[in-house]
Amino acid sequence: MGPKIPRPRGTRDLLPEDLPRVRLLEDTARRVAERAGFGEVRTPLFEDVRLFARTLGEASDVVEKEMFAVPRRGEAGGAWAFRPEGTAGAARAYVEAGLAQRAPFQKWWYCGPMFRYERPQKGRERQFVQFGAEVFGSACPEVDAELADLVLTFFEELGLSGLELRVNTMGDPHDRRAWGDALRAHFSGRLDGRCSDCRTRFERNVFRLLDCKVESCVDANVGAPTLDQYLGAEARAHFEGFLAALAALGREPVRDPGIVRGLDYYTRTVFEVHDPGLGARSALCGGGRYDRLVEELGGPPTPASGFAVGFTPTEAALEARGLPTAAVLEPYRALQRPEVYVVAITDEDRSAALALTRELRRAGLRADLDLKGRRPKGQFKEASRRGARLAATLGPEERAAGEVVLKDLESGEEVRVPRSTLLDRVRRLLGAPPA
RNA sequence: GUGGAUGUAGCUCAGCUGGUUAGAGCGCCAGAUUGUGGUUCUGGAGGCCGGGGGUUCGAGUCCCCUCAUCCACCCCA
Repeated sequence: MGPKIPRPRGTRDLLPEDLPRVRLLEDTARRVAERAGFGEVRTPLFEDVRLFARTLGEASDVVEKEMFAVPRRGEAGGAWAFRPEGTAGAARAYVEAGLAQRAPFQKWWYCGPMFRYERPQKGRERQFVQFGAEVFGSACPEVDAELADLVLTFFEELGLSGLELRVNTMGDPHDRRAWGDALRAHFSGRLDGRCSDCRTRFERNVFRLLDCKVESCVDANVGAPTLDQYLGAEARAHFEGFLAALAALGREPVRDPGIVRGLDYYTRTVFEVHDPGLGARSALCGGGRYDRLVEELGGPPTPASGFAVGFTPTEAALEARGLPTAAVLEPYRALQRPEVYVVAITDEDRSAALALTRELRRAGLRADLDLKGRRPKGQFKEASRRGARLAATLGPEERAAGEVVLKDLESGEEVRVPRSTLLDRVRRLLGAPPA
């Protein structure tokens, strides 16, 4: 044996036994999104690193340290990066396809792996799956409400209750700038009592001072200017429209001024969905409006809005509630069980058993057989363990007579049937309509 | 990047203050008279005790280093 090669840090292998749970999440996402008129998009798992550098900020930690980058070959230089999120790629594809000119209004959804090079911990992996949706081409606040409602519906259909929708507005760029200036003016003479992180944040991103968790800093934030004081009339009306639309949908959001996205391209609406039961890392979903992103990526000015759900925290929230239930997973598990298990009595029957198995499969049934040379007893044992409904036995006598012995593995009843009527008989025993 | 905890069979774990050939349960494989499963019984395979170094007559057990995992911080698209 050669030395073992470990799996990459922060990743996991999803084995057949894990897949029912994963597929439930994926199918729920697909169902909810397609029902609401969203079309699926699949963009590359890697992009030019500049795409993310431009959308997330050149000098940010994110780009410098947390991106999976791969040097590009050739003289062009530069690097590829595994996508850390889905929005940038979707917006890039939107621009590249020229949709802003030929069909500007688009509703998209996606679900797939994302990557970030960070030290793994609870609810945080280097490769993880996100479900997201983006709407391009409309500035209406109803879009934001539809998106928030969509993601809440996704959670509800998984059985998650008691989740909290937290909303806020970032205002328009002009409002943000005015507020940022006011914050810098406010804090410039008051950095003495702050933690070292806050002093760095003051230079890089003043807004981050507001959600510092150090106790003395929290106290020092009292009396700082609020965005509300600088919010323009249009942004204010937009936020009110968002809240009104949510109310019409029966949603009761919590106003949370603490949601302050550091990225420049966010505008107006921001929201998060939290599971209060999860403690510190309670965010399951983040979303908001990014009216400047498409333009930033070389397209015409195009309003846009979206959200992304992390499957990892969603799974944690489900697990905390004992979900999903066995009943919900049953349809997925059933797909992993053969309907018919074919048993060969002697070695001379094995090739005929293989042919019979294929015949059943071609008829659309899940059929399997022993490929380990087990004796009949072992084959029946395997049939039970695999959860097969029926066993189809083929021995010298049956072959000579052109028959098969069908056994219902639950009741133990056996019937001898001619090959010609086998399929109908199997379907009847399985409770399916005869073809 | 910083700190803490943990690494013994495929999985969950025992191994008392260092002492002979390292154990259990589950799982896996096989048998219980030769063409019939789920239960039971019996047997079997499977461990360089994460890796390296040190202390000792002797190390799974003590010390150091290293790697990995988990947790927290940082950061969060």
